[in-house]
Amino acid sequence: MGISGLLPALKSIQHTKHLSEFSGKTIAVDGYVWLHKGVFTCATELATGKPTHKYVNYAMEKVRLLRHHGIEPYLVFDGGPLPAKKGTEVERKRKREENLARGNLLASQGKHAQARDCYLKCVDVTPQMAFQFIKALRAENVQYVVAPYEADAQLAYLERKKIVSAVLTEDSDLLVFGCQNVLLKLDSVARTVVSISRSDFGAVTATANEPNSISLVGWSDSQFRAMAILSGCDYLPSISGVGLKTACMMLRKCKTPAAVVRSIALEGKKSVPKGYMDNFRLAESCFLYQRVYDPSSGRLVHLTQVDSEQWDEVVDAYVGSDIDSDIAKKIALGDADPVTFAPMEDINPSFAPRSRVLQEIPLSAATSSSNKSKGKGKARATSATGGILDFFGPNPTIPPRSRSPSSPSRRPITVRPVVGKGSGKRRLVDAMDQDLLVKKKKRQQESPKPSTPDLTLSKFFRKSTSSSELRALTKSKDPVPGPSRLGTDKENEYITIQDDTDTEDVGSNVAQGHLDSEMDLDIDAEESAVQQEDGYISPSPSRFRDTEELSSPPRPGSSFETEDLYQCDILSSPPSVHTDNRRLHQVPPSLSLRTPRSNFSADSSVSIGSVLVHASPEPEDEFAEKESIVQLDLQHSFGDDLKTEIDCSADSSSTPSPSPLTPDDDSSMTRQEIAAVEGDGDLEIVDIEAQEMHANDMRATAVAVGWRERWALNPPHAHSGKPRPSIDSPALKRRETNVTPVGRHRFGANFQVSRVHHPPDSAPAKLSGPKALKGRRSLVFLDQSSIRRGLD
DNA sequence: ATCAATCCGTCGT
DNA sequence: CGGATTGAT
Repeated sequence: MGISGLLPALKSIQHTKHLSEFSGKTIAVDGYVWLHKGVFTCATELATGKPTHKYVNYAMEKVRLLRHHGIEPYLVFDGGPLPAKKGTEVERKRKREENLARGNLLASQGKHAQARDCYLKCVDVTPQMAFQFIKALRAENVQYVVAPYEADAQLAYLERKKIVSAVLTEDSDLLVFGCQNVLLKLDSVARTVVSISRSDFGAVTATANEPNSISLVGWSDSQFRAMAILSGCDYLPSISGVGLKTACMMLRKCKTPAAVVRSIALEGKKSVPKGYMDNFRLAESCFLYQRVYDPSSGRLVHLTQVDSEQWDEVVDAYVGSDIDSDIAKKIALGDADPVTFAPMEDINPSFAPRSRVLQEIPLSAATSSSNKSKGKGKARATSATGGILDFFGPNPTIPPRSRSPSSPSRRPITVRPVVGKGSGKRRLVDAMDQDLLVKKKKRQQESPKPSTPDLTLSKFFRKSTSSSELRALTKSKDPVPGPSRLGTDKENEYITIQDDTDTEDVGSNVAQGHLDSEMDLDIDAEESAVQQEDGYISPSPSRFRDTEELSSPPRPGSSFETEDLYQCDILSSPPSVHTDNRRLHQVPPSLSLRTPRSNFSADSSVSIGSVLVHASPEPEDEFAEKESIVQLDLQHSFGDDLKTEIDCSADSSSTPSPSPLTPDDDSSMTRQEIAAVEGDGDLEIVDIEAQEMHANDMRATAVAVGWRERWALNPPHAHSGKPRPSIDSPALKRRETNVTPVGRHRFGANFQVSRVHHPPDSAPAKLSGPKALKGRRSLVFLDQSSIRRGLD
């Protein structure tokens, strides 16, 4: 939910800015946002288990859009569940399953349109899907990191460390995390974002007529944060009846949150949950000290330095427990599941975005031209460059020698290509695209079966394909495969299409050169004139420029050596590199090469087609089997993993006694925590609805305790002596990730299309508390293969 | 007037 | 997720 009402309240300091204004800057992006939206492009495929990577394409388009405008994106993904977020996913999950079932029913009736609507409501983003995105990011040398816990905290950290200069997200929480520059609402057509700067807070004043208006003049970060928490945040529901406005006003009066709460309690009109202030402090700790991944040291650190005082184990666990550096790195790279710590599963091995490394070679010539253009960038470009250098500067860990590629390559970005999109350029681009399209079609006619693996081998010189070109190609192919061939064809086509363009290299390069010069002209000439018409041009052309040198670097040799071109990982990260770690945030090396994941790649290389087979559901008894399995899962989850969640979500109303939920073992920890949480010395509130208070209290306690038990006291990696495989209850976690508080789960490729009815909701129903916070993700599909495995 | 709960769109054609 | 709307207090 973020902080509801905050964004409207900050309307007066929201400025719409053109992307070009951020040229030369590195901007951290909440990857979840794009993935989630991208899911809308292929909800049906996802829901029916058809392999797809359209959502990746969508997200990559955004990446290229930013790069087109000289912005270097730095993608950040959500990691594991934070105890503080007691998302009762149960309710949501139930709805998803419902929608899935309905969708399947409608689909079986031929009502595909309606079915899709249902599918839309039941799809969610999983870490495995994020990994697909990551594969593409690697291929294009885009920086990224998977947060150990919440992306929001990680985003804030990157900005705090000056690794990025702004954060692009959709969540108002970032401001509470202390971000200085938050960007919202990326408009791909207008090429604008809405910017909110912390420095403008002082300009937020209460105006009489505005519906939501608050005054932030003279407020410190701490006060602002207090207001946000009091008004209700993801970590702590607000005192009922208290919203942003009252929180703001009371805080202005009382100065400190404790005083506010005391005041509210004394007033007696609103009921203050027992232990609210303690929970308040925990929530505050999450905003201040949540653990994040530090790319330079390869370890987890606190968002801000903790002060030794007032720091105890409760808080420590609440803000996310520490994770062994080795695992933390793997998680950060996307090679380990942030929830289970198990090696990341590649749910779509056939999707192997090509590395740009290959392309760069031919581009070397182009580099010079781009450099030239850079020169043209002039003063502005210079400053931009400074920004970039800034970015790279602070990172000491970057081995000077290793991938010089990225930094130098990025420099060209400073050209500020973007702005100008003179008609000339546009025409040129269009012409090029058309040309390519024509050729492509021709080629297709010549060789209608591009999907054969052989073709994919010929990708060497493929010039980067413009997105528009890609689109065109995609379109052209659409007619080809019917529903019968499903995803695989597309997957293959993705690859082959690019290959098809290979022959275009020369032409493309040439065109590129023209483009560059055109761009320069545009830049010089009409910077302001621009905007929209260009909006329809694919950003990719510029991307060439941006990425070309970019990628050019490393060891071309190695990439060519690799015989298996399908393995993008190999391509994107030269095997010879063992210097990876430091470079994490730069060009994530793929550990995958040596990790278990290689299995998958092997598969893919064997045959792309086989993947399809893989995906196809087995007809037989899957039905019965599945149902029983589902039940099994739920039982397990609720009985086990869900325990913590149950506790939290739980019943603010029902269970008055704490015991049932909290792990029975009264570890000293448990006691401690309970005591800590319950000890609300400062507010001696009247005995208001003791029940409710108790319930809330219980919930919070349970969260802390349960979480601590699972993640802090017995962190999965604790068992790392051995293979860090799946923790305690491997099977369970593997397939039922929705068990986790945040609701991560495994994405299943095999979803049977026939009707499915959701599992008995006996347990779940009870669990869902009335005040369930909306979790972010939940399990939607059942992965038959996983389930099967689990049974085994 | 303020807050809380609900529904809706997000893509792309 | 934010946003808009409606309903309850």
